[in-house]
Amino acid sequence: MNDAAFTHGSCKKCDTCAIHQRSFCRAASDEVLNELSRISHLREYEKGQVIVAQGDDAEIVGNVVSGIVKLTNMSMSGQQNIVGLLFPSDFFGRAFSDESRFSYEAATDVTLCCMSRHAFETFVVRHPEVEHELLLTILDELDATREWTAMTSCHTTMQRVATFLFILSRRSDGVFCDPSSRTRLPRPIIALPIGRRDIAAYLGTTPETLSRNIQTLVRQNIIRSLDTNHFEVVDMPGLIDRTGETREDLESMSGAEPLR
Amino acid sequence: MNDAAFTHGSCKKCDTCAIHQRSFCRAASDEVLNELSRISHLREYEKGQVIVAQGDDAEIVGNVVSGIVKLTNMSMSGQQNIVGLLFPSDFFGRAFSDESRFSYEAATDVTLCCMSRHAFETFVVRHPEVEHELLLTILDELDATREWTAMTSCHTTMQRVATFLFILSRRSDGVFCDPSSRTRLPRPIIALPIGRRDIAAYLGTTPETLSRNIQTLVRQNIIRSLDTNHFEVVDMPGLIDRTGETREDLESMSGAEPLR
DNA sequence: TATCGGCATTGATGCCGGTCAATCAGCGCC
DNA sequence: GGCGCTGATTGACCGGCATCAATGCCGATA
Repeated sequence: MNDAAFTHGSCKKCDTCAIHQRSFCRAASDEVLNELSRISHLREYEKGQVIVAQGDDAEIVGNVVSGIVKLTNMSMSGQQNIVGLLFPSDFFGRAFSDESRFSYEAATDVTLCCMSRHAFETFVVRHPEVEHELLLTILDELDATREWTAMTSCHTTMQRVATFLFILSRRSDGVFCDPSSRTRLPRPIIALPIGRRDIAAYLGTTPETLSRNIQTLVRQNIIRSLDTNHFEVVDMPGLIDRTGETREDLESMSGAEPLR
Repeated sequence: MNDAAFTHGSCKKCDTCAIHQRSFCRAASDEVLNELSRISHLREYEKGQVIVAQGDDAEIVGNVVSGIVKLTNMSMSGQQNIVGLLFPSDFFGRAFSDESRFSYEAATDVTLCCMSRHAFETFVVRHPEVEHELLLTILDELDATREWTAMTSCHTTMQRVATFLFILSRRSDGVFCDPSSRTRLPRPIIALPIGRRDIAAYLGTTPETLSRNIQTLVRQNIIRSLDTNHFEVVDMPGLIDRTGETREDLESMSGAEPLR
């Protein structure tokens, strides 16, 4: 590799990294970043591959560069519960613990910036400014996880589905838009990043019920189907209303437009 | 205050603090602890009082010393969801953020070790060893939150109720036992720390359904009612069966920082 | 003690949503 | 094109749970 083009010790890999400015790495100076890049390497995983298994030593940690990683908790009854989804720039793996309490699995094809957990831990302790940024990242993840918790404790499935779609419509701006589309559509696009089965598991329901709720929103002109995995938000206030259904909403739904 | 009795710079307040060894403060040396104690103070809140409101500046952070604090999320439609419960030695408040995404409210009468968020932030950045311990605490909270998400996502109400009771039976040992009771009963005691309404909201159900499930367990001789808020576990294996989880899962869950 | 208000329990009823099953749509492959 | 496979949708059924309502229980207050 020709590092001559990068002066001041700036890191070649990280300079072109799409998520550098959004990950904890941004706290590292050029010199420190170079050190960090020496213990990290990009790695591809195919959809379905297990990155870290539950109960493992969790020897790998790092950043999601592209794709979606799902956190799952396998219960002994064979049921796989999805605990969270990790998007690009999210930190994955369990630092400072001998064993991961969850599995990390590629929900789509993913690219990860991987580090040995041990090397990462010693590195981070020697660079408090990076550890500080990592703390900020983890605090954000904690907030996000609690927001998902709030979502899943909603009583009706429709609330959870609407909330899920709403949040995705917010995240889709930069990350999910098809790069080949040269104009940005005026209305928010919902790009479902994973299959119905995974979404349903994440929302604590079944693919059938999920499908029914989505189709209900389509019939009510809240969203419009582009293809199987893409929807356009036609009526954002309506979608927001569905995230917290009132009694009137339920009655108008079952009354005017009974489930057929 | 007479600090003469405490040599080597040891901190008067913290030496007698019931949760010192379990909180992030344990990483602080005597000298640093003294500094920390200068920016912290104990404060009492009555049941129902709001400690930090959602969207607030979140000017206060600190440790729960005694009592239960509930985290609530007001949804866009105005519905209030319980996102987590904080027990003694848990960290509360949102450090390093200008605004709290959740409300912190006293679920019982509580004692908090409060610090100005700003003072805490500058203190922690100047003491990386304390910030490191804080990071470990937050990572544990993240795990616990995700485990709770797994619990609530795809279980029947009975399983959630049984899991909740089981975890409480583990925590009741030291923290919740009435200090006036002079003998420890041989069988585990479940002390419900908060009212039925809050528990039901936390479990994603209603007080009525919660009550029915508890009474079912009583009728099946799994637990025995002592008074409204105290139960005795008669048949622990039976209770574990109702959770639908394996014993190992539950053991790991009721470990260091369970149940949020 | 009598009254009141908050909370827990119990009962009756309707409906949401899980389950099982069939159908449909998309895709790769020969 | 025919075929099989996977995943999404739609339908029928019914059990579990939310809802509404009534009752019981306890503590507070005068």
